[in-house]
Amino acid sequence: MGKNPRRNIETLESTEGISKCILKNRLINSEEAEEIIQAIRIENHPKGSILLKEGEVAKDCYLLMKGCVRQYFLVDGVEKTTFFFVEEQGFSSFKSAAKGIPSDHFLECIEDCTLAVLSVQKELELYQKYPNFESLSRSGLEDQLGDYQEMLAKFITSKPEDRYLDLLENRPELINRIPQYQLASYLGVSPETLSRIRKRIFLKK
Amino acid sequence: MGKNPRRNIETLESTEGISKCILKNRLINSEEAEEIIQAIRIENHPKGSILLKEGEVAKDCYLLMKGCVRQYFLVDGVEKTTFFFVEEQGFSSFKSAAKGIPSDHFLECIEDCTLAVLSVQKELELYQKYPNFESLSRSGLEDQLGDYQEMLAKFITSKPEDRYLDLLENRPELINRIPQYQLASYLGVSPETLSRIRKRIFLKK
DNA sequence: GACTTTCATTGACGTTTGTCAAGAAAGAAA
DNA sequence: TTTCTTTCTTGACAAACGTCAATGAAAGTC
Repeated sequence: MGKNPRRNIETLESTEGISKCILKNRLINSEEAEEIIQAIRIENHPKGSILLKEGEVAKDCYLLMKGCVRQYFLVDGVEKTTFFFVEEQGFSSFKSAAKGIPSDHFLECIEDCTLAVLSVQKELELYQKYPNFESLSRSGLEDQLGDYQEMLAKFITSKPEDRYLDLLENRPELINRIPQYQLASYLGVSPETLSRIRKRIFLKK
Repeated sequence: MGKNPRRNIETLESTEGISKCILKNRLINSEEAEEIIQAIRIENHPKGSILLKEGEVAKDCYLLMKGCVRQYFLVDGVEKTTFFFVEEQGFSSFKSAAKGIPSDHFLECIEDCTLAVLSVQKELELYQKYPNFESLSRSGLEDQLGDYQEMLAKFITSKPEDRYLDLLENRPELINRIPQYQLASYLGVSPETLSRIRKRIFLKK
């Protein structure tokens, strides 16, 4: 737990990946993409390392290229998982990064991760220089906001068992990748309850 | 229910309000603000009117100047409230508006409302013309995303009673403005349970 | 004022969940 | 393999929640 990240020596393949990802969007031409890629650093973090601690100010935003990152809160000494980021997802601790305030949560790599990292400062510079890049970002933010609206709505309107079934249907890969006690926390129930929910579902079939 | 919106004849005061709101941000100069305000229409909607129905494609984004708007889903014939927007909040059904897909929820004015309305199409034009306006929007989206991250996290990590206490502390105005059965739905419990939670809290004091 | 409608409260009862504790299963390390 | 650690499962019991039904209170309508 909490080992230091090792810088990747062979970043070529990764850089190619992110280049493709950025160029997919037609707003960005190859010249602009070039400078954006220059600003991005590729980092490899082993399983168990912490990207951001509670109390720290977030300085970077991430694009996850390989692995899985968990967002969690520490409430009365208990870890409460609130999100899992997986491949091709971009994320940042917006509240902390945008306002420069300490983060209220942790970001942990729960698998060996390869991340494209862009500093918030550099990001703002690129926005100034390339309005198209800001358009790309705004559009992405709108998508993410739509996702969050949907997730919050689902969480409010459904029961734990429904949420697990929803997970089975919409993000089945998570169920095999992630320890059950973390999934339970993410569903808002205790590990024991998730175990019983799984049993109930199994018996119904 | 569902009456047509009446156009406000006296929009002067409202327009002044939104002008101030936009100019507060230093990125926008008065010339830019002028054109943005031109594109905005002020609408008055009486209590009970529906801004957006399930199945419709959202074409507008809103800035709420007076009143309260409720977002809800219809699940098995039951209304499930997922959000309340109040004064000075900007909002849109992002998923529907950004992707042009039918909305999965309703937006209802639960009080007489005054709204600044901007069409998504016009919004995109203004972004093209004024990168600063897009910056303003991106920044606002980041704030909102931060809020949603926080709300989702709170919902996952807390119990209904905690959520009600949280509401009492952070949004006390909602409790007096909003019917209890809608609040209950928003907290993810039945009206009966909210009634009992209130009783429990009252007895503890 | 009398009536209707809507909303909030309360009781009863079955279901679900949290917690504590014990044991089984699966992985990791020696 | 054996040992150790972590994770998952199961049981028991109390607390919380959902549902159904009845009662009260408040607001709107005629």
